[in-house]
Amino acid sequence: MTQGQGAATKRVTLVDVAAAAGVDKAIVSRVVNRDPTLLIRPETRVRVEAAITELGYRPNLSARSLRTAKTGILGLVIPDFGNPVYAQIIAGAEAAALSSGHVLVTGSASGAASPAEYLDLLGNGRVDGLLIAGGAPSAQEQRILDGFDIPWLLVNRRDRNSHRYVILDDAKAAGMAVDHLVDLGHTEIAHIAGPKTADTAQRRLKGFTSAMAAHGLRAPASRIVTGEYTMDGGAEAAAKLLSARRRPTAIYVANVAAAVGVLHELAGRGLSVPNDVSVVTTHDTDLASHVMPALTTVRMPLRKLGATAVRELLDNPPDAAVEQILSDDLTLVLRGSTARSR
Amino acid sequence: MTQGQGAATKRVTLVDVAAAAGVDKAIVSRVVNRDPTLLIRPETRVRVEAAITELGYRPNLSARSLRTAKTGILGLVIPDFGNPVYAQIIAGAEAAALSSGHVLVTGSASGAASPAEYLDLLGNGRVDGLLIAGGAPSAQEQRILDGFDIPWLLVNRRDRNSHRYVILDDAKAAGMAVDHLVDLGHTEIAHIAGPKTADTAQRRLKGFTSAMAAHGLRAPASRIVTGEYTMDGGAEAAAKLLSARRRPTAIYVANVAAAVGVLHELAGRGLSVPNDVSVVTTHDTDLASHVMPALTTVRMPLRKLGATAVRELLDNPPDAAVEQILSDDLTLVLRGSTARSR
DNA sequence: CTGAAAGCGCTTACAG
DNA sequence: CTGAAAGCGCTTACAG
Repeated sequence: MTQGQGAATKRVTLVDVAAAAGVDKAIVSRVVNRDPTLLIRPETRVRVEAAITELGYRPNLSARSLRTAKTGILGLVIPDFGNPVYAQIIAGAEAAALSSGHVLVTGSASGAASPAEYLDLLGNGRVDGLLIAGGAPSAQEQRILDGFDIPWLLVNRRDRNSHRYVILDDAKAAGMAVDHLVDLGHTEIAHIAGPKTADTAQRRLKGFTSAMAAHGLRAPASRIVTGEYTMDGGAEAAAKLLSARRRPTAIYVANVAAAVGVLHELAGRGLSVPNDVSVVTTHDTDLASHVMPALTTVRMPLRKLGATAVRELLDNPPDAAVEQILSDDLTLVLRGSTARSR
Repeated sequence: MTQGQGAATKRVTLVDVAAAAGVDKAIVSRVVNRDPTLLIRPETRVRVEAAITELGYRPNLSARSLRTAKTGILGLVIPDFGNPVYAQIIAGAEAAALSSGHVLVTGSASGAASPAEYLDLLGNGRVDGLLIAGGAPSAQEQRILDGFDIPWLLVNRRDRNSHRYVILDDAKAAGMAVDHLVDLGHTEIAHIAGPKTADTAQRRLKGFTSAMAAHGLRAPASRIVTGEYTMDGGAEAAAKLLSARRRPTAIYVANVAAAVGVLHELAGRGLSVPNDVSVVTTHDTDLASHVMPALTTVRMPLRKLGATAVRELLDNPPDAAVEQILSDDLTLVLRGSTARSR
């Protein structure tokens, strides 16, 4: 089989098709675009369509974009492809984009000099709209966003400066985790929170403390430790937590990757999960179900988050406020990492 | 802070800048593009640059693309964002793309009716080149690729029909894993291979069998089991392998996610790793170092793979053969999942 | 039912 | 050193 990229034959244009079909290029254009107002004799349409397939005509998307000021592309910027949470958000966003006639492309700023540079590169003129997930926008990024004449939306993140975001109800998820531990008889409950810069971490922390209060339980500062949303971050935080004199009997870990690190650290200290310590976390990824012991977790509707973000981006005028908190479809998935307090 | 997307002020064009600076738009264009052949009086250049920043001029990328037949975008298609292996390939590709003046966007066919449809959507006219990772191209996809007038390249995958690919030396990696197990005194060595459709799986399998032969060891069919590149796939394959009368003392698992599933299955059967069974795998992700026990693995230069793919895509004419096998930078990472045979 | 024309915003040879 | 012109390929009102 050949590479099919041989002789650089000149690209077929509307004019070529029009000439072959013996009509004006305007007619061909309207046939290609299925213009419903087009009145055309069936036999003419047949001739045009025959010429299109005959010549293998493919519209020049740059020309179309120049004319219509639309690219048909939606962009999604994420901080890091290594985080499995984004995989599900992307999947939901891609599907929703496609069903609205767009193609969604994803990029991370990892290779760029700065996230701001990357936003600038992708956001200006290459896409019809931009979804931005994770990481807080710096002042510089904010300025760039403000300069865009395309709509954009924060995903899985709220920002005091923006009224355009779609997020999950992280506080509620944290509350469900606490409720579960309390149901199992735990009272000595600790929280490994995400970094202060992460909006999700703040909301889960808030959910944790208010659920504890609702159950009449104390949540002292010594029982709340901060760690990155990574395996190493979780392990470090667990080490800090366990060096205290009184060990908690249960931990709610804000993030699933961190929770895996916590399991690692606990095992390294000879502590058994769930016999010595129960662990519950947020998000249900492959990871959660395949570590030992498998993690009890609050599943979040991440695909739905991605899909909703695309729809809100498309359905709202660029200057409208979009403040969506998805509170449904949170489910506690029971696995081996939590047990009754003894 | 406002959304900055307020009154739809008309977009600033070259003509506007030219008028403000009192020159022709051709001059402005050549200033914007840093045309080295441009002879211009310093004072004129200053005037033009002042007008550019004053008016906030941003070139219309669609118009530029129409004129130059270049978009400045490179595409990467992957089967699935959930696989951490791709995260590293993407990171390498993004960095290389950026340093060559392109922006790389990534998409998966997950939301599309078919991979073919997706290729068509992304590949034709929206990008200057396309990288395709994972999954074998169907006949239909192959036809679409052949119809492209942009260059494309397979990444981490070889195909009998294509002479354009960049891959890692998977056979060598498998050999290194076997060598390690033999060094530890193992002779009863099994292999959990990837699916037959995966080119990497075939090359690792070949590397496994030839390394075994080189050591004078038998590798009977009963000791080679196929499983998907997922945690579940690994667990299932391990179950099959362990139901045989004679248990192997060591297993080389083709894929890191599958290896995690293997650990899970072994633990479920009360077998200790590495005391009862040693496990070694391919790829070094976060996962490998944080499961219990941490996995001994052969680290592959995935970032380099992504970066090399971008450079080969850009540096070669679209119809040239590109057949690169990266054999360097494979390293055995020793962790707790392998031990001397007893 | 179909054709002719304008124009989207840019780059690039060419003229002076 | 700078300007005028052509043209990339398309869509969309408008004329007939």
